[in-house]
Amino acid sequence: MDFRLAIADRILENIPEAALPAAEIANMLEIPPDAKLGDYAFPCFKLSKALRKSPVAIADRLAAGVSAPFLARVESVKGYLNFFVDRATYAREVLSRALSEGDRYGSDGSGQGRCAVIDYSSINIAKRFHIGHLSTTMIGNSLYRLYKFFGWRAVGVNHLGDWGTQFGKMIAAYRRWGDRETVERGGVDEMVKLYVRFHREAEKDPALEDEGRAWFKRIEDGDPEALSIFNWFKDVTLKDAEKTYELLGVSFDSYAGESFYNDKMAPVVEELREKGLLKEDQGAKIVDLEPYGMPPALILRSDGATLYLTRDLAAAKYRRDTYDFDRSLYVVAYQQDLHFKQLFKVLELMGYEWAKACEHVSFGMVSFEGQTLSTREGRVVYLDELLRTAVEKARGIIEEKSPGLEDKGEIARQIGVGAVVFFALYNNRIKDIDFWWDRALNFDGETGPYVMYTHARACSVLRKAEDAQAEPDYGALSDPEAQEVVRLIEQFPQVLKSALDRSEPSMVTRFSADLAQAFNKFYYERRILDDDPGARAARLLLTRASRDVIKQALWLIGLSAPERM
RNA sequence: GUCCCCGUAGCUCAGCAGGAUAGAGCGUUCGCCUCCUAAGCGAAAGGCCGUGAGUUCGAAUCUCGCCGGGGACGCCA
Repeated sequence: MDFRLAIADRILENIPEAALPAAEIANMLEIPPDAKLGDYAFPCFKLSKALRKSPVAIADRLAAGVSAPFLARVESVKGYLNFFVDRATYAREVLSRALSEGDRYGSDGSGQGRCAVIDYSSINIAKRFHIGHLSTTMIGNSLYRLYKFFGWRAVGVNHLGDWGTQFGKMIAAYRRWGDRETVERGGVDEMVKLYVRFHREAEKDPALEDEGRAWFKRIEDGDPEALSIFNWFKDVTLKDAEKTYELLGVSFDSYAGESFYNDKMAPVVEELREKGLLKEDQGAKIVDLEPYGMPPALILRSDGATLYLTRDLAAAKYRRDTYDFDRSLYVVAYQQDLHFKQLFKVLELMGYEWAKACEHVSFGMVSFEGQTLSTREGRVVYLDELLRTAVEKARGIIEEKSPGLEDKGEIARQIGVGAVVFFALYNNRIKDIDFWWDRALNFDGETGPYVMYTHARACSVLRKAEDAQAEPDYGALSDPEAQEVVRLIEQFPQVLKSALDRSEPSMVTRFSADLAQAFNKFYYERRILDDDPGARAARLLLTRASRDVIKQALWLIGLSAPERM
């Protein structure tokens, strides 16, 4: 039963002259700021003008006329019509729906037959994974899961940063000072060392730079030796990254990165030329975006080389041709707002209808204790270090609080990683994140461990309950604490829909914390394993639904919830 | 210089297709484990929602100006 629509019907029965579809009235309904005011409210101001009546008069008239079995009462208050849904009915309806839909509860399946390509994480070869990569990786991962949950075919793309002169330098450095075994063993760390050494030595010996350039040229020309080393660097980097991705529960369907598009740019440039979009300016080839209030889009350098935008045009086209997407997302920091605006505009000018399906999911920058990240100055926190520290902390707390727990290592892993990921997805993505160890490693209050703890608590109660055969007495869920939990469970589908529409995983994170908080209050105030069989059965249903929804919400932001902790 | 984003409690932030007394966590102070996991629950304290106008029955929410912070503005990605 859809309470909003049912209420809208009752409103329309009493003011047919409003002549509006029920769905529209349903949309006007609000949730009062305080549960004491009611479960739903209809602000009569909205109809005041059309009906030429005062809001108070409309509310009064409706209050006198509206009634329904599922409504406990209806009140007119200062122009608002407040609806109090019969508590037992409300609980029964919401819980029946949530429990019968099971692990599909929250999804409307609206993505069936549609495809979303999501570009996220997009790491650089031969660089270490640090906290600056957490946002794109986890926001992208969450969107990937959300899209799949709504029935979309989702394609996760790790657009590798695997092109540029720095790789020529790396090869030069490797050939001079490196050896295969050390790099195999040390992974990315060793490659970074080689790179750093290259720059140090190049200051004394400028000839090194030429050597680096020469090696890059050999990569470009497809020289077997250069390519073999280059591809090996990629393998080593990905093998390293894979460990972190596995810990984070992140996966991809494609690793087609920058180098993949090397042979796909010339046709795009040709197409731009044919469509009359390419202009020569100061020796370079550009697409003029002046009429759209943007700086020109640089397609070719004056020396004929391609640029970032050229590559992204080729990638956009390739993704469209390959996946036939209905939506294409780029989870990239806001520094590149202009770049993506230009990219989408050029695609539009090329006549691609699907340019509208492209979206830049931008997010804020990460700083470290008030300063910008700097690998060189050591102002950086590597992801594996952060995750390891978090897991160790979780392990310590487990040893202290639940020394008898089985599988402590795995549970510590879930909690530690969960704390970090939850922290990364807690705020609106546009907010900058200033990283402080104690904040990221906080396990109290609205944190990942808190929500997980609530989940474990609910699991614990359900384990202790014998399968109650009694008929649930939904009246036992009439108290404010239980009602608040029911209300949140009812809102879950809407929250997910908004999170998807706005590409905003933090809405799910917040929701999980809200539900956990409501459940904890309920847990504290009401005895779930009550002596009364009817009350006990009803509270157990509420507990099960809460546990399931919390678990689902956490899953959607990339976390797994332990059953004991 | 131009354009974009942000500005809500000591700190970190929710709320922003306008609605009823502005919420949460952290931190501070004080309570609660003979009862389902105290990684919990409760209470106190803490706000002219940057600022000035405008639109509206109604503005933290929309528009414009100003101030403060961040970012981007052709041959890097």
